[in-house]
Amino acid sequence: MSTDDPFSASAAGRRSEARRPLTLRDVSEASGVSEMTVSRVLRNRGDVSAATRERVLAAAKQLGYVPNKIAGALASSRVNLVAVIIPSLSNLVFPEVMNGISKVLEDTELQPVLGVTHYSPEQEEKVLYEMLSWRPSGVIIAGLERSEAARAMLRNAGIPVVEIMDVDGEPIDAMVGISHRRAGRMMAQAIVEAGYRRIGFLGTKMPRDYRARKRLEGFIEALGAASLELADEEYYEGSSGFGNGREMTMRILERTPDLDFLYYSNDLIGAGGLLYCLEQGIDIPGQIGMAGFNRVELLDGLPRQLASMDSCRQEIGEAAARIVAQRAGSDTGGGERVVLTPKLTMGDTLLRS
Amino acid sequence: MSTDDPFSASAAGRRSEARRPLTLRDVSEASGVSEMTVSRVLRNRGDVSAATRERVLAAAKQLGYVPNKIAGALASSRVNLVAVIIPSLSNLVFPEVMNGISKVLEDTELQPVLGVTHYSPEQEEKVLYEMLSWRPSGVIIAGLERSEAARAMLRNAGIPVVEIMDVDGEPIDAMVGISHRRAGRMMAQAIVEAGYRRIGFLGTKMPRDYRARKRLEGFIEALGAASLELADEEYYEGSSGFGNGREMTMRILERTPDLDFLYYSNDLIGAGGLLYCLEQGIDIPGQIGMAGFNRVELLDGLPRQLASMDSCRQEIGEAAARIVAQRAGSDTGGGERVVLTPKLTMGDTLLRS
DNA sequence: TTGAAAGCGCTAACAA
DNA sequence: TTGTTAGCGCTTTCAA
Repeated sequence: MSTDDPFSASAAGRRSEARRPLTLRDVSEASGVSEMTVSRVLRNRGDVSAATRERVLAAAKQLGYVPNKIAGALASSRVNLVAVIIPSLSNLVFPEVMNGISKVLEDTELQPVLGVTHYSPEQEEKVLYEMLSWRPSGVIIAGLERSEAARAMLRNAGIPVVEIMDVDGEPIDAMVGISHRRAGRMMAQAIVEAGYRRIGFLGTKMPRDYRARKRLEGFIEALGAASLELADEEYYEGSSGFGNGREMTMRILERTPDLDFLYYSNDLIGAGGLLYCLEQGIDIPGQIGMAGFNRVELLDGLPRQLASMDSCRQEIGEAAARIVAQRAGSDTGGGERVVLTPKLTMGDTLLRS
Repeated sequence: MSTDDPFSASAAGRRSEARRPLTLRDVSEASGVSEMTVSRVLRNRGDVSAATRERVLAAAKQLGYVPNKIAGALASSRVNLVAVIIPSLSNLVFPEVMNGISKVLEDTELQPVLGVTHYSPEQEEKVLYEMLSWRPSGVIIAGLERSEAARAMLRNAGIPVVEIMDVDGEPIDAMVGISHRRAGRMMAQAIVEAGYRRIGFLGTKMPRDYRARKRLEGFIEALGAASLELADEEYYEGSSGFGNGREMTMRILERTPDLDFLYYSNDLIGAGGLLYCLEQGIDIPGQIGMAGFNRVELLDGLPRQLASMDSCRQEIGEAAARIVAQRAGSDTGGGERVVLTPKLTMGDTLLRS
């Protein structure tokens, strides 16, 4: 309490005028041990006597030394970073993928580093270039659709590349995900089996959301197999939320009042639609059935549980991270394919056949 | 179409057996220009004749060269990375902060790199150490509470450090956020003014969520000023969602049926509670008033708009990024303080006085 | 406008 | 168990 700065006496040192970051040399001098030995201690490598180890550790802590990984990486040509490239953080889906990745990588030396593309191919190229220039140990990247330049960069990087979320297409290297086309088909089949016939689709206007498009394609295909087609469609521009779901639903039902099923491209707009229909006194799922996609857990607790389909987000993240971790270790493998199967949840908004 | 690999003729090169990553030297040899000049072209530095510039660019593209930032950073001791350290991605709040940061940094050379602590001080120390060892140009980190070791690292790093979200405490360097204590007080005052007297609090059991705690402290303080105290409290462990909100609300109302206001620590559990109460036929906001926190936009479209308080997430991200960008450029400044004012939204669940 | 030399801070490889 | 030497791929600085 008598010092001018209560922190100045902390173990991490009294270098408030700290300018030049500390180097191994500083620790070496402070401990009277060679730089090399200091390096060994700090990396737990090789045999170092307990005594010197103590001395070095004490000196490093006392000075507040933080190693310079830039120099370390250059010297060893090893970088413990894994580039994770996703289209958006707002989508709820991607944070969960990220959690799966983190969970697996926590048990390894590897560290995920995040890049966001905002669904733009140009941004994707830029982010990729930026991240690859740090020579990461692997890349986990959402989707299979990308520019030829991006493909070339990934192919030339000489590191494991795992494309995630989607398996409808040809990967550059490894691939982990679900078939969105199949997910669309499965949902359509369940709806048709339940007896619905006048089916409307509601989605957000995102030309670059290939996975949503594939689901819709699969959906339409399976309807076709039952000699049905979409009775109406409604699209919204902007972010997904209850408000949009509500408005889209209002519009589509005004335009086509005899719809008996509403298929939403995600649970959030589906939930908005559900709330709207319930308010209107519509019998759900008797008069109109509804379904979304993603199986968003935070929505459990709506007046009715929305029918949906699990997109295996966390598992996808975990599997992708495992592939990278595995290969970073052994330097063998390549071209892994993990195809997960989405689970249909009927909830309370889809009649049972 | 006659080649064995449709991609092999792409501009980015035919090095399918790529092992050793390309270096400046490779580009130098391919273009017949010194490494130094190649470096200058690739960085748009110094005077280079249009002719050589062309040649170099063509060679680099043709080979698919991606610069090695590790070497570049070591040589120039400049790193265009900004470490962003947050407790969680699942919280909805942090992706928005991140968006604010990205938006501002997109106009600069700087790149955000994300680290997640899961509300654990140990994890925070680890992530911080890891990120600082890459010598970033700045750190943006959530909250003001951290271990002495973490503080020391940040103080010694010699780079701009912006602590965000909260301003109730002493920052290490710069600080951007709102006063959660004040936010709690403001909400309590609005509730008391509206005439509610039997007030219950519902929150998630997160001892490390200091901001939620400060809001509650401010809330209780302002109730005290009106000679009131909390009539009941209910806590839930786990993730925030409608389901938890619903169950907590059921429990607290069973235990204390005469409550006339429910204050939730966030909008998600608040929304669950709102749906529950409406189903029970409770008059909202006549019999019971309700409020949450964060002003989550995706919830606009609930049967009633939940009273809430904006936490200025995007603005916080933007302001923090501006501070880092500014200082990375000019090397002056320090100790900036930006205190934002949360806006109260009465919505439909808080009577107007 | 271009090139040559030195060195950023660390680690691999070898020597003592 | 510890130390020495060389060099990772770039950029800075200086010379041509």
